Amino acid sequence: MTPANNGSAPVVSPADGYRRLREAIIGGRFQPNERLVEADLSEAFGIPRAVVRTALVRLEQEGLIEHERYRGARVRLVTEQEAIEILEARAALEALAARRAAARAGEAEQRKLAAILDRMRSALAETDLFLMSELNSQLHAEIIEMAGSATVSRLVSMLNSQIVRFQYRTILVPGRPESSLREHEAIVAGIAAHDQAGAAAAMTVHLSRVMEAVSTLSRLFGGR
Amino acid sequence: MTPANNGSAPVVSPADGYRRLREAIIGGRFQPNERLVEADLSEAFGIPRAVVRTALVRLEQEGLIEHERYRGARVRLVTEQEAIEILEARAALEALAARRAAARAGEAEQRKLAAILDRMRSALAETDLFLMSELNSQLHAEIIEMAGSATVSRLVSMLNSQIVRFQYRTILVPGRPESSLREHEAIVAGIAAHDQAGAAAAMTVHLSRVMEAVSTLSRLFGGR
DNA sequence: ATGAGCAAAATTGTTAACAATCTGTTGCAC
DNA sequence: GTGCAACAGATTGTTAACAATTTTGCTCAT
Repeated sequence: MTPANNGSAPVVSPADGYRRLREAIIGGRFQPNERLVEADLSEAFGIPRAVVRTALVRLEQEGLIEHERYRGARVRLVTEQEAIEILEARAALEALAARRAAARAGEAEQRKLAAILDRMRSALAETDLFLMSELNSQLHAEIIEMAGSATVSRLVSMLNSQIVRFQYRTILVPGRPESSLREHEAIVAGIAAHDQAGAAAAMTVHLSRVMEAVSTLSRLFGGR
Repeated sequence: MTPANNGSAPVVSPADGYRRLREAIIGGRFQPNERLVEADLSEAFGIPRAVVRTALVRLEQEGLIEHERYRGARVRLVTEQEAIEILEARAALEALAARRAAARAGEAEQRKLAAILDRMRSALAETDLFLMSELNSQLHAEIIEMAGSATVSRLVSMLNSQIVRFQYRTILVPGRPESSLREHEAIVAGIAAHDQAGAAAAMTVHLSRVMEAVSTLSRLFGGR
C-alpha cells in the first residue's frame, strides 16, 4: 500500500518533480536557450532544490537540456537540421515498430487502430486540426505499444520529446492533413494485412513526408 | 585554462565519477542484479556520495541500472530476449547510419574502413579472436562517425552499453569469425560504392546474424 | 567613451548531519 | 515449530549551511 499524501503539505514525490519539469519544457513553457535557475525552478514548482537538481540531471541525459559546470542548465535549442536528423532516427525505429506490430497484431488492437482512423476522418471533415494532431500521436503510440518493445518505446519517446515543438505545427502545411490521413491509412492497412515490409515501408514514407513538412514550415515561417 | 589537478588529493571531476562507474558496470565488474550501495561505491571509487548519487541517476536514465525508492540501485539484468530486442533497435539505427555513411563517404574515410578490414583479415588468419572483436567495434564506430548524426551516435552507444556482455562472446560461435568478416566486407563495399540501400541492407543482414549468434550462444552455454 | 581590473552578487557544487524507509532479527504467543 | 510484532541496523532521501565558480556592475586610468 502506497502511503499516499495524507492531506497536509503539498508533498512532491521525486519522480514527480522530474515529470513536471519535463512537461513544462516539452510544453514549451520556456524559451529555447532559456536559463533554468535551480532556485527559481524550486520556488516556481514548489519542489526542493535537490529534487530540481536530480531532475535536471535526468533531463540532460535525455537531451532536453544542456548543462555546463558552474554555469547551470539551459533548454536545449534544437535546430531545424537537428530536428530532421532526429526524425530520421525516429523513422528507423518506428518502421521497426510497424514491422513488429504487423507481425503481432491481434483483433482487439486492429479495432483500436481502425477506430482512431475513423476519428481522424471526422476530425478532418470538421477541419479540427488540433484533434488531428492529437489523434496522430495516439495512432503512433498505439502502434509502438503493439510492437511490444520496451526499448523502442523508450527511445522513441526520448526522441519525440525533443521535437514536439516542430512537429505539432506540421499539420498547418497546406494539404498536409489530407496526406497525413492517407499515409496513416496505408500504415494501418499494412498492419492489418500482417504485411511487415509493407507496414514498415508505409511508416518510412509517412515520416519522410513529415520531414518535408518540417522543412516547408521553417521555410514559410522562418523557424519561428 | 582548465585548473587541472595541481597535485594534492585525488580530486575527481563529477562527470568523471559517472564515466568510471559506467565503465565498471559495462566492463562486468558487478554481477547482474548486484546491489549498488552508495556508501560502498563512494569508498571503492574514492568519490563523494553525492557524486555517486547523480551518477546513479544518469545510469538509470541510460538503462544500465534499476532504482527503487529507498531500496537503492541494482545492475539491470538484461535477458537474452531483451538483448535481441535491443539488437533489433540497434540494427534499425545502424542501417540508417550505413545509409548515411554511403551517402557521405569521402576518400579518407573509405581508406580507414579498408584498413580496418585488412587488419580484420590478418586477425582472422591468426585466429586472434580478441582483436577481431575489437576491430569489429572499431568498424561500427567508424561507420557511425561517418554518418555524422549525433542522435544516432548517442542512441547506439546507449544500446551498446546494455548488451556488450552478450556481444563480445558471439565471436566464439563456430564459423562466426569468418561469416562476420564477409558481412563486414559487404557493408564496406556498399559504402564504398555509395550504394545507400545496399549498405543499409548489408548492415541489417549483419546484425541479424549477430542476433542469431547470441541465440546460439545462450543455447550452448545456457545464458552464462 | 573604452576597456582593464576588481569587488559584490548570483548561482552552482559539495559536504555533513539528520530524517525516512526498508530489511533482517529477535522474542513471544500459540 | 510457526507466525507475528517490535526492534535494531543498514541504507537511502532530504535539508541547510558552506565552498567554489561564474557573472555582473562599478571604478578608474587612458
